[in-house]
Amino acid sequence: METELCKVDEALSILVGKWKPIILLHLFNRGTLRFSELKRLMPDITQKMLTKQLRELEEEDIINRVVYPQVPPKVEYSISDYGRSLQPVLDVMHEWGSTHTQHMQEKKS
Amino acid sequence: METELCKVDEALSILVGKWKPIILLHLFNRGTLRFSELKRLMPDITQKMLTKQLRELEEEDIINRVVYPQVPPKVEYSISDYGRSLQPVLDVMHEWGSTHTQHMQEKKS
DNA sequence: CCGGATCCCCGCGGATACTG
DNA sequence: CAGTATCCGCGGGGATCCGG
Repeated sequence: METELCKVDEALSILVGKWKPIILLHLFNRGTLRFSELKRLMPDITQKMLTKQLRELEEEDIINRVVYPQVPPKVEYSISDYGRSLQPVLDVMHEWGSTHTQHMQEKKS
Repeated sequence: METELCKVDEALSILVGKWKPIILLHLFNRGTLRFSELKRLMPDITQKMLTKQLRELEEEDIINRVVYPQVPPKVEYSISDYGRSLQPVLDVMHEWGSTHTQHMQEKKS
């Protein structure tokens, strides 16, 4: 097996998920955010999905989840130190995606 | 809508597909390859899936597909000029994926 | 040699309602 | 406020067989 050297799939396994990139974008931009703040930033996501995507990112050590034991509940999310290593990856993908959008528009004309 | 500026999903839409990264890796490494050669390099993929993934990559202008009208058939695949713009993206993802593999191993210990 | 056509399974993601 | 619990549709991906 030589082709097991393709580690692109490892990166994909972290990033794939309908809302993960946008969640990471918000956390990178704004630092720490509460659950309800994230929800407000993404009106179309359901609570279930937001919870699920956050849990998966937490499981991979990409984000921190801090629960404040109080009433009403308060939970804050932020990019972990390890998660910050994803920054260049997201940057490159975002940049390529932008040019790709252009490429597709030119294709139509 | 400010968050429509997240173009990471555009890149993902091209790369997501169980066999796409590995297919691209082979084509980047070896240049032009026939269908049967790709199949041989990926013993576990079915013909149907190989065909499908290649068609999708072709649809996005990432790869070239050249058919030689002869018997027996001969079809060659290669990275398109536009597809080469993906190189840095794949590089960064591959690199991050490698360190991530390490990260997971340390986690177990 | 290079596919297309069919059938099937499974997990992602959405809708909705309920709780401490 | 920040989640569970349940139900369900859809599409990705595999197995298998057929065709030029």
